[in-house]
Amino acid sequence: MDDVADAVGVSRATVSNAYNRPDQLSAQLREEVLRAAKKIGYAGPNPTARSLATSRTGAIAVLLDTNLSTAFSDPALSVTLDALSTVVDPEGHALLLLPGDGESGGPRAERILAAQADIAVAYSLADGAPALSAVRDRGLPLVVIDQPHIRGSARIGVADRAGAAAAARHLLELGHRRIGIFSAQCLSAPRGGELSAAEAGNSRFHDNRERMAGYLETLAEAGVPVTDVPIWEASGLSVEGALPSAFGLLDRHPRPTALLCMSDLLALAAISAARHLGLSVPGDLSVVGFDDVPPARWSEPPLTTVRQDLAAKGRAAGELVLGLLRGEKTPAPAEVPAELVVRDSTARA
Amino acid sequence: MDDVADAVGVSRATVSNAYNRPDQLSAQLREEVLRAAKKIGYAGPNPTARSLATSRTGAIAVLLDTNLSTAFSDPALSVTLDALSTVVDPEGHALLLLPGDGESGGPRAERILAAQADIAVAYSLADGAPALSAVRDRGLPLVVIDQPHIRGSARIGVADRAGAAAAARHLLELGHRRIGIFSAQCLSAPRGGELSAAEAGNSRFHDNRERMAGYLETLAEAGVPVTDVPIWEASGLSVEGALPSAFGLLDRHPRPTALLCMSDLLALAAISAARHLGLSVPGDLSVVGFDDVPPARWSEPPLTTVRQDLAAKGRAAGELVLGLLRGEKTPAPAEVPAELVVRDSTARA
DNA sequence: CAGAATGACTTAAGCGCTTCAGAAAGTCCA
DNA sequence: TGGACTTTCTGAAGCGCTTAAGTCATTCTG
Repeated sequence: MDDVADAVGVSRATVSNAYNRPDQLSAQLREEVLRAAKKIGYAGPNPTARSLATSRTGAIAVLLDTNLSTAFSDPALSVTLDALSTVVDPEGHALLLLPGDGESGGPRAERILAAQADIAVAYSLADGAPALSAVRDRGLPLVVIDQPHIRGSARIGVADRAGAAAAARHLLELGHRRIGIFSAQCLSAPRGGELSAAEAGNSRFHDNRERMAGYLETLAEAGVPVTDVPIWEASGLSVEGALPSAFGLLDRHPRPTALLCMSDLLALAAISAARHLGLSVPGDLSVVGFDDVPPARWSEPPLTTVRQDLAAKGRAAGELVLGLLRGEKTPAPAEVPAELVVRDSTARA
Repeated sequence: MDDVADAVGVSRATVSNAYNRPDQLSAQLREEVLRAAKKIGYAGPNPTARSLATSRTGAIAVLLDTNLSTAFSDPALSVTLDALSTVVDPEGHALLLLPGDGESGGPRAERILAAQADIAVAYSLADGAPALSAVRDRGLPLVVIDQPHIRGSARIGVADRAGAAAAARHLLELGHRRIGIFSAQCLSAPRGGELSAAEAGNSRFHDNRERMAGYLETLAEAGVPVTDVPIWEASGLSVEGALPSAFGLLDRHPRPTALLCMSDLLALAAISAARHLGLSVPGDLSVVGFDDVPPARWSEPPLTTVRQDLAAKGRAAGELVLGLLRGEKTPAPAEVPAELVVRDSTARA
């Protein structure tokens, strides 16, 4: 920048103004500065130095629970992050991805401490993930998505419990009584197998707990004893990882006539497993998903599921980010609704 | 940092060393410094200031062609980026996502100029995307994936042409002569419809061109006139966007008996369309994909496709990044192989 | 036509760290 | 016992920018 200034014969401040505050100098001088910069091969202010001076980095740290391919194999994340990115992009913010370390339920604390970002967005991290304390230690503003509310941070979530209850009610109304629950990864050390109700209720993931509670409460109210409800945990977040547990659920005697699945991915895996076993869906088995990701609509059969407006959730998170960055005070925790969408994967018992 | 130094009664340099070069001070003084920092509420060196002093940001800019949900709806990207991330993460590098602007075939140039990153990785951008010149202007090292080689930058690609040729040969050997090509988005202003061979050959995306050439060359050599081969472009990268064109391809008289699809996603869309039309795959229609993404194995029927080792590609890109960051000189362009995987979506004509 | 207002630049003080070249003190060995 | 090393810590010069405050002409006002 000094070189450009010298070349034009002005001060460094003027060159800076040419880039940042065009109203501070005459249009022609600005042109001259820009021309000299181009000639010299100066591509504009160094972003890091600018950040140091302005204490703005233009990046939003996105804290993930898993590695990237697992994270993005869930369309719910893609849609949410895309909506978030679309909101913040015009303001010049980019997303800095911090994948989980595979153990602590989030990225390592030191990654947070070293990340260049103005704010952190945590997406469905495990309760008490060290990454969250690191965010606080650094004094970074925080937006959490699908996690318990943390004092001092903004939160956007989903009506998980109500949605799950609606799914359970739907199956009950269709006359199902032998209902299995297909849970997402839930234990600290996921083993991918049958879970006790206690284990299932103590997942370290907030949305798991809520959905589980919604299912079990509703079933119990209808007189289906919780002890009669088999609960299996998937051993991984991908369809592949889920298949063994899906087979486990369907391999019981008596076999469940319906499955409550904590995500569409799990539901799709369940349908795939059923097909392999020669069971027809929904003839022999009804399946309900959760999320309503795009593939749910195109699956065979189209999936009955609990729809949450993922894009709205992402946009809301984006607005929260922008608000906090503007210095506005932390708004109250918010929730997007969840509603049952009945398609063709469920039928009368 | 000065406050911590004062509290302990040492110089700022010593505090810095406590964090960065523990061998430069006695273990007990280091402990004392760290304790004082904790007490004062100092979370460690400010990342931006550290970056300015070291001229290292710890971030890798990932340049994408589309928005995030489109980008990540392609498992090929997720797998590749995950592998890349897994390689660079232990070295403390995170990924900074720069989505495309929807027009120029990449992110806006100013985003590149303002991004805090040590290096850029471009993933299948359109030829001549302004983002690429911006990278050069800034003097950032560059690794390109699935793009034409750019002087001075590292490149990793796939044997697209050979893979496409193998796919075409497979169909020919099964006796197919009425073969359609289902192309990915290819025009600057994708309209999602039938393409002339000239249009198809001039895609602004390198891998499109290569795959198309591989298909057409092989068909021509076998005596199938290019003019007899219908080529349709998908209008978007998602399954939803692809369906209309899939119907278009299948709505012809005479109907193709086989489809060469430029990606597994397109192949899946084609199978879905065929099902809606009451056609059996592979009975009435053979379908070949490209990429061999995880869902290809679980589809109904499992997909015959061209496998590329996406994880290896991502890892290779990661190694290139690390090498360039270490200051090693740019290695020669490299390619991962592509090989046909025959599953159940193809059969004799 | 004096004094206020405006426009166009410059000065200089940071932003919060890293790191190299010492200085001071302690250790070793012939 | 004194010179050569080590070890441990400090001083100070940056890293490349932004921006509040200030200077100096010019242009308006009444």
